[in-house]
Amino acid sequence: MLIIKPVMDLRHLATLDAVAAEGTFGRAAERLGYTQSAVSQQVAALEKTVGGAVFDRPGGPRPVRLTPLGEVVLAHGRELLARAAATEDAVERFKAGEGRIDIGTFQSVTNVILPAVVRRLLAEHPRADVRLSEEEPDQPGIEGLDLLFYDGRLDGDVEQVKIRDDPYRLVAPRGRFPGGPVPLEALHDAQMVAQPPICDQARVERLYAEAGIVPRIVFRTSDNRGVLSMVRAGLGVAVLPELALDQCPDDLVAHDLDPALPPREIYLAWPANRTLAPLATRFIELVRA
Amino acid sequence: MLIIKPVMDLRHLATLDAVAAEGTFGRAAERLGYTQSAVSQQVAALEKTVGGAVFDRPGGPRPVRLTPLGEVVLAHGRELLARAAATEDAVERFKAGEGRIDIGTFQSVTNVILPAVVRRLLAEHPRADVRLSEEEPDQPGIEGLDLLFYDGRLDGDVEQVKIRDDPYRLVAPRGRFPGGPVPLEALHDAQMVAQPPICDQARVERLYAEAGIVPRIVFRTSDNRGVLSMVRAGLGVAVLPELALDQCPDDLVAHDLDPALPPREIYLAWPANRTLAPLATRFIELVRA
DNA sequence: CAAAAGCGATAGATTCTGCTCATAACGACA
DNA sequence: TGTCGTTATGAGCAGAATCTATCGCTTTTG
Repeated sequence: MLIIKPVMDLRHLATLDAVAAEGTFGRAAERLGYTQSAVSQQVAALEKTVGGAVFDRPGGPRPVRLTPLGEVVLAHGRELLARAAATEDAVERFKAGEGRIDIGTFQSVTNVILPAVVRRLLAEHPRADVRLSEEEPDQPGIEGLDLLFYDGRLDGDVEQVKIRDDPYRLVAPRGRFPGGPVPLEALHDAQMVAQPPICDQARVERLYAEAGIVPRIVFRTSDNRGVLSMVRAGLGVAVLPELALDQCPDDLVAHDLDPALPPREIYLAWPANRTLAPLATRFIELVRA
Repeated sequence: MLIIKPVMDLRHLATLDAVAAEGTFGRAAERLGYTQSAVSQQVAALEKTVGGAVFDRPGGPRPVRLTPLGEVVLAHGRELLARAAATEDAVERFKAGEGRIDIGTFQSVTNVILPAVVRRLLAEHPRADVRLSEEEPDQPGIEGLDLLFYDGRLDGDVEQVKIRDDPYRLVAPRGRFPGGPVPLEALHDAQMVAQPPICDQARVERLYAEAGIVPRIVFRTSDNRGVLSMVRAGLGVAVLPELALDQCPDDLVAHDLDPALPPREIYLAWPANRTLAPLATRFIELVRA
């Protein structure tokens, strides 16, 4: 694309429209809040840019009439004006909260935190287009997203706030660990079901190692309900953050650990140094509240 | 439609587009033939009209980036710019002769004069849309027409030029009037076929009356070929303008009258005090040539 | 036939806009 | 900490846009 030079002035076209509708420069001026002189000059300017008269001026008290050229210009001009109005409308609606917002998330957040937040956001902005994506690649990219939930801090050009601490609990079949908190050492050599060693699970396993605990992880799945089902089936016990216990069956019990593991930290992140869409700003406010 | 106030400036949108494409104000300025300062001010002005930033300026040597609002504005802005370009294009094409031209005409002109003229006009302006209408209401109106052929002067706010004189001739079966010109008195009490008494036919019949000639008109049709067919069939003779004899069968002969009738005058008329479309102007030139 | 009314065009004065030039401010990077 | 590559800003100026007032034209009216 090279040099573009739009000499058309939308105000001239609006004046053209008004004059065509009113019939005289004076009445058009009144409608537009101008002087007759201004309208006359605007029309003259427009005629200069299109290179020909757009009105015939019969003189006397008779109304002006569009020339054929004027009709061509007016027809296109109306299109332009409508399009310009649509643009301003779109801007207004955007600022009022209409528009799309892409949010990266993961299971626990989707099931526990998001429902209330999204419901309130949609109540405020019924025309908002909220899109969740739960793909959790190894590289948690914020590219293409407005907001990203993540269990842990993110590096790079992001701003982030901690949403909440999510304490880890030991999930086991009812009766397996009667009484209070379960000592952490009980996990040593225990058969366990767990999530894949990415994200915060990796940190947890590092903590095990530092404490000299070596569990026997017999099954991994990234699906929280799958983990619980395996525990229920007796494959082993599991250490899951509390938010993942949303749909914990009755025959499983969540125990505190002693000492407790440092909780998983859930952050909400967004690209730094970038203006956020109004929807994103509001979403952050809602999440923090 | 009430007050419209298009504050959008197309040049600002073009600048927005250029900056978005180039990445920096300076390069955009170079492309547009402005100064970096001018681009900065234009962007600032645009941001004022839309009520928010359209670019994030990271500072340093990194390129600016569109904000979500900027993307909204740019998307609509491109539409506007394309539409504006289309408008200018349409104006150019109109002035180059593209467009529609409505011409009122009648049989003789359609068959004899128009073919050559229209052919030449279309040769010059291949995309022209020439439309003929042959309706000949009692009130020959020029409303809705760019040009009107008429046999006689028109009253009202029209300009007109005489295209040609069209002499009247007596058409009769071969052998009916041997020798030279036929005396006008021969029409007295003669069986005749004629056009309906409108337009110039009315004038002709007034001339008969003034000369004391009372023909017996036994058949009228507005179709010239119909008139000739009737003459050929022996219903009578006919007095027709020469242009109407375009498709005169061989077994009919056209005779001069003595004294000759004042010829029919064919005019080309168009609305006075109105700017004509370029096509109409050219058409008039072609007809006069 | 002259006066009045309605209309657009134009001139002059004034205010605003938009540009350029020069320079400041700022972040990144060495 | 300077230098580079940006954008932002201030001053000055030229031109554009507007207003007021008036002119000239055409039709209508008396």
